Amino acid sequence: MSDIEISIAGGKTATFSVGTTVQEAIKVLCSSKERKKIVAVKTAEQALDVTAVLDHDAQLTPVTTTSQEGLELLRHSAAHVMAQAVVELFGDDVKVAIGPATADGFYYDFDRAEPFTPDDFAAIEKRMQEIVGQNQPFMRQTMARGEAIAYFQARHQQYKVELLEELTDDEVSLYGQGDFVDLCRGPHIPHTGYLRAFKILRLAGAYWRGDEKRPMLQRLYGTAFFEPKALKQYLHQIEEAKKRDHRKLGKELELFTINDQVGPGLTLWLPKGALARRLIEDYWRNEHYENGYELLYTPHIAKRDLWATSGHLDFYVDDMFSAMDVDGVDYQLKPMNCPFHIAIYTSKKRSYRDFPLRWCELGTVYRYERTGALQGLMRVRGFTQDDAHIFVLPAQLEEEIFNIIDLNLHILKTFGFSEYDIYLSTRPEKYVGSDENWQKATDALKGALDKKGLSYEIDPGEGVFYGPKIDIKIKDVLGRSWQCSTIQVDFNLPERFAISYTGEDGKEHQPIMIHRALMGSLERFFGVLIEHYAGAFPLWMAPVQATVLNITDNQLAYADKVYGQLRKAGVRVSKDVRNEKLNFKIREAQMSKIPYMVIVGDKEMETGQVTVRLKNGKNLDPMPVAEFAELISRESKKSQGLEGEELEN
RNA sequence: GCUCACGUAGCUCAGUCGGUAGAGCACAUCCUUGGUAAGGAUGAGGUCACCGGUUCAAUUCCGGUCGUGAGCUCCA
Repeated sequence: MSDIEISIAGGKTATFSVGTTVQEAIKVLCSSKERKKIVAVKTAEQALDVTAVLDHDAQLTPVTTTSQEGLELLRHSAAHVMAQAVVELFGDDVKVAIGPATADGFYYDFDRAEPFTPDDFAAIEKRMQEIVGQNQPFMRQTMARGEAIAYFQARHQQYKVELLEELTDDEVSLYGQGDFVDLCRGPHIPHTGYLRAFKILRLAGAYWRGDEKRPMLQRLYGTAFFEPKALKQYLHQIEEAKKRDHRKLGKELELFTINDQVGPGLTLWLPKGALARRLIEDYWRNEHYENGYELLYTPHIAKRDLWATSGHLDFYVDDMFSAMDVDGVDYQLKPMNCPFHIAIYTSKKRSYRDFPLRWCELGTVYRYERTGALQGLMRVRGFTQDDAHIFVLPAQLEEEIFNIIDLNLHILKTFGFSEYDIYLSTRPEKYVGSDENWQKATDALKGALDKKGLSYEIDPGEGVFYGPKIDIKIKDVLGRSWQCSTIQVDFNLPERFAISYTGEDGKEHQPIMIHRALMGSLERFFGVLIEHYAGAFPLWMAPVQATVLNITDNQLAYADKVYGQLRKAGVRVSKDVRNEKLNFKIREAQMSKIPYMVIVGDKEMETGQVTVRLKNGKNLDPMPVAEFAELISRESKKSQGLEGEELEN
């Protein structure tokens, strides 16, 4: 019998005979403490179960219970255990489909005539617990593909048969624990006992293979961890996220509402939300002005023919509301602002000297979304884009994209977002324009990202029909990512509308157009901001910066005077002069997340001052009203990331 | 659009095994004038989402529609 050399990454090497299992090898190569944490290993070629047999020299990299990979493996195994429990409980009429690990858990899709109910969750969890308690080993076996097809056919598992029929491997692997056998590449945890902390979270429909023409399956979602403490923490985080839900806070803080009578996916901005939005817009306009942009306004509808010329009727019609008849002519609610900006471009003759032309608009667009896709402010049917179209000469393309990225990141930073994932999306299946232009545009986007030193991922085929794009997904304080910013190069619209400029040579040339949105949609961005700040907006965009609270009716007139002075001084101030105790008013102000409370009692009235209570419960020394107004103005600037440290609040 | 769940006062939710409903908060009036996270009393508020069906009787059971939530799909 020949010998093989097995080593552990960063550790010992030893000689074994062929046929040694991973388990046996790591017994020699690792301490018992290390060994306990190993759920699988990786070699240069593949990942292996601990029961795998070694037949040639290899270096083993352990997959441990403390690694992300180990966790994924556990969750994948958890999916198998859940499927096992479901089959054991509900019998053979359950058809199992697929059950992978996801970013924060796992799911398994089942086909069963009866719907699962939340009551079933407890029963399934209980059965899973029993399986876990039995430390059932995950047994791997391989068989010829044909044999596996016959195996699953005999058990009426047509989804497995379908998967197998599409595979090209001659040999496939099956994993079994107890009587439950599943087609699986593996590897898995050594035995079910590793599954110490799991929970079934929810039930949802999911099409077989994501295709709405195929059967709708029942998808059970769950999550699993190696340590019960980690599961508890995860569930706690879900609770925390719920508290930040913009739909809940939007209602509580009176920021926005969506009304059935008006229609789903249509946002009504309440006074406080509208004020916050105006502050955001003002900031946005100022930044754009400073960066060489000009502001446009365009209508909400246009003749349908415009959308034929632009190509939207060919490529975007499913997302558009149907046409409306105006005196026998079809008009169309706009899903995008670009054709209007083109129309503005053509309003006069353009010279190469004019470029780049940077035009921005807070343009409200309407897109048909399926009812099931709507969600709070995150996905709506009418929304305002912080849109811009920049017309450049070909030679200016890359530099202008660089400028856009610069402005983009700067603005995001002011809103408290400095972490993001960047994606470069390339040509999709349905597209317009020449391959050469697509390549040029993609190269320009890449070049700008590289020059800015940003790392990004390529998202193949995810570009828009008219050009490639950069998407910037921001990460909020809970680490969730949100798609907001997008920068898209477009050779197509200039061509379709045959726009041109006169070049240095006196001849007509075609400009390149860049579409871009930074916040994406004001609605969505506002929703993200609400969740990011948990409703406690930074001072510069807080709709109410301070509220005046009197202690007794004795200071009614003084409270009014202070309120008037602050308003005049540009402070966004409210007052609460109701006949209530101070405690009560403070509680309300606190729950409304108002940053500053201005307290006026007899003492303040006598000295013409105010006592300022911070949101964090601390008081500032009494100060004159004018001084407080200055403090607000100063702190407000600081909250935008300008000049120095903010007051702790 | 599809699957499952849900829809009761402005909000958060009880309740009705079929006999047209209740709490807390918010709102109004009154008492209380109280210095840093809920003082008290009284009152007003509901076609129980909408439309049909079954029934002597429907908010409750059944069907449809609309809306919401979790997903699938899609995406700013």
